[in-house]
Amino acid sequence: MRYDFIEKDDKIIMKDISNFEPKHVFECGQCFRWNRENDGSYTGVVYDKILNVKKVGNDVILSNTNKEDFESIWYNYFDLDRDCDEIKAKLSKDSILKKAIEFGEGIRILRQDEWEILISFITSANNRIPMIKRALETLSEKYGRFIDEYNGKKYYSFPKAKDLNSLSLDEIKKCHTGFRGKYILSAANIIENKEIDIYAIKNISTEDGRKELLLFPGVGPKVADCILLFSMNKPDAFPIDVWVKRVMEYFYLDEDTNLKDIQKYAQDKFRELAGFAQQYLFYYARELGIGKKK
DNA sequence: CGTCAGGTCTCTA
DNA sequence: TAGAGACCTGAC
Repeated sequence: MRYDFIEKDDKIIMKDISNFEPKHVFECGQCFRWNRENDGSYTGVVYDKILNVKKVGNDVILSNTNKEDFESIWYNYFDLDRDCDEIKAKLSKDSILKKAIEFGEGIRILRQDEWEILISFITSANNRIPMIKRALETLSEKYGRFIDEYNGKKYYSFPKAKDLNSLSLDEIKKCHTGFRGKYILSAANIIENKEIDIYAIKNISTEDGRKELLLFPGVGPKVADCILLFSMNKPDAFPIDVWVKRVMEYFYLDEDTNLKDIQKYAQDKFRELAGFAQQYLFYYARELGIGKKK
């Protein structure tokens, strides 16, 4: 294990940890079900577990958990085996990324559930982050499973494909999903009918995985790359949303470069680390409003 | 009241 | 193969 930890009460304390900044991890655009608390910590639901993550000095404290879950779930979920120093060193050779990395120090790419990420990023298309979060929370409250109450709030697991499969389109649209409702429903149908095994895609190449994901209605190149990067451990995927487009054009390319050319440029430049570069650039661009017209 | 948001789909040339 | 429009919805 790359990180030492101690167990105390219902907490796991990772001492003197580097490359783990909760704000940057949970607000770099990869997840929607982690929320900031008044004390600056973050609480989220993963599978059927509720976890709170807080940084205190140089320690990261995971609350409402235990050693068994840390070893079987959280160590993998937070990708704690990753050598972030090596990635940062390689990417820092580029002067722009060097700045983005300093700015987003401690970003980690989570290893999230494939199905949940598929639905989450289908919901993200032409949408706003607060609305995406609301839609996913409503789906969970209505069709997920009640887990527990934690610090006065109720938490629900994300619904499974079989939970959504039998619903009507109207029921899904009542969860604030809008025109994406039909895509969510058909994704549930495709998974339940075993037309596509979403959990097998991580075992094939990034390129083949992308092709497979594009078979889902509502999944285009950007959403497919998000799924590959955020749930299938494919760090060479490079999702291009409006922010990444802006930041790439601002620093590296001409204005109005088409998406395919940006994609090619990024893959050639960042290669197997493109996804990590994307996360740093995205966070940098969005927090500073780089390239935003106005 | 228009505008627009972490894109994708559909239709046209 | 590329480019323009439409698209749920609700905050501003």
